[in-house]
Amino acid sequence: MKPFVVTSEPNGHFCDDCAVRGAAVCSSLNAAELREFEHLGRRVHFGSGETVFSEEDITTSFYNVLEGVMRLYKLLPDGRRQIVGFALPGDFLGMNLSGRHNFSADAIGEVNVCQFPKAPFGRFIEDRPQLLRRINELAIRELSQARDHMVLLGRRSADEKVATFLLGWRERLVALKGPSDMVALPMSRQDIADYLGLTIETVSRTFTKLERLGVIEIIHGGISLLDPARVEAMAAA
Amino acid sequence: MKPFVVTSEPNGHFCDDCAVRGAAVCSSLNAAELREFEHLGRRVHFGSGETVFSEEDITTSFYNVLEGVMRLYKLLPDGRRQIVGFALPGDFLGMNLSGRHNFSADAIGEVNVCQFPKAPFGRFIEDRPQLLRRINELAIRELSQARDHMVLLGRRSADEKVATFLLGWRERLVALKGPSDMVALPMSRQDIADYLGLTIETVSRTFTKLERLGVIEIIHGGISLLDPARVEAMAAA
DNA sequence: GCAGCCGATTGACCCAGATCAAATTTGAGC
DNA sequence: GCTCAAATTTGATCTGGGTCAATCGGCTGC
Repeated sequence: MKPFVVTSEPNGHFCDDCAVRGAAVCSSLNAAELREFEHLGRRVHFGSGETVFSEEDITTSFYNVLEGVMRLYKLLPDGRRQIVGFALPGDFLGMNLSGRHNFSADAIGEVNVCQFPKAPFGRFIEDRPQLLRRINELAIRELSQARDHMVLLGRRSADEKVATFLLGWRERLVALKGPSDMVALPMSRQDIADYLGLTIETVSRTFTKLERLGVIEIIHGGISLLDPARVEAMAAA
Repeated sequence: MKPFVVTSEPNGHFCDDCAVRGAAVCSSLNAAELREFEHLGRRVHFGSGETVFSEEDITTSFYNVLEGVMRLYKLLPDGRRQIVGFALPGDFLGMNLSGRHNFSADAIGEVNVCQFPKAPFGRFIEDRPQLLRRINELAIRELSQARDHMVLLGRRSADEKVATFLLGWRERLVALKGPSDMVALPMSRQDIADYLGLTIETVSRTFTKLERLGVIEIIHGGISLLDPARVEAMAAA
């Protein structure tokens, strides 16, 4: 785990060409504030599989995902893993009350983040209620998603879980990259299983089943949604 | 569902004798602000089983639980239910982005809440970053609990779920009412099952099993923790 | 006190999804 | 292209917890 700063100008004006400027926490800042804000953070790169932070680590930074996908997860002492979410560009990570991260995060594929040391970030927020409000919005949105996911984990069948996952993931990609029936799945089957509270075998079998039904096609690095309506029907059931 | 205002003086100085003043959102307000704040809300009572708000209802109010217990849940179209949490005194309900509640809430036993109409509350927050910060803290705390619960729902066995629930619930009661090995369980077995992603039969069998092992005693309206350490061992396993 | 009801418990059986065990495919390094 | 390792798929079997079906027990109202 040896992250390195990407930009050649450590504190340069990199917000200008930041793809997530309009969507992330930054969207609450005006041009002058953004200029000041960018001096707080630095762009950092993580290679595939690298850990950005671990559960129980003291929180020293907040992170704004710029590019790539991260898995956010918790481990039980015996190694069982539950993925509590996937982070995509625009997601903001690191908020907590205890002073420690309450989940681990690692890169799925190449990831770039904007990293803000905790203390200066906290001071910056202090007199900018707009930014605090924005962060609160993000927390509330995540809370709502977390509750939806509890319903999935506690009350849905394997078929419903997989169908719901495919639709939800597609929706996030659509919001990010525009409409498409090709759904890229950068995470492994094990990641999907640990997200849905299933085993890798069940996920694999369910994918195969969906393919045999003709509603998806399994392609390299993802799936193609052949019959979104049927998948929606399976998810709702 | 016919809630009625409890206090005889609709906008009286009821914060003075409010049991949760120090713990709830209100803890972020000074005396003068509290005086102003109490004019925004009114104490409302709900009888056992009454619904405080429903999923998909337009949010018209925020709620601060004063007394009693509420179940917070989501329903699938076919009636399956997932309880996403239990609200206790000091909990703050109603935050959302969509303008609609994203879960339903009803009273388990008699409940008193402090109800704040959305618009004036929003205006009050506007120039009180302290209150916003407090609400943000509560949201982040809930988010952390939600993630813990995802781990439970997705990766723990029935025994672990029940043991974890008993310990977690006891901890909340202890924080509220002081230490005791008597754990009051005002919610039904069905509520517990829907919280843990189990059936009522499995919950019942697990309780009986714990009792036969001598680690708990099932008493009327709750359980007595005879051997907390063994229960903790079961929860961790 | 007792009839009726509702929640909780208990028992018998079943099945969705886990586990165990091979293939098979994919990909990275040479 | 070839080799090896890792990821995925597929098959066979098992089981934790669900489902179905009686009781049981404790209130409520008469």
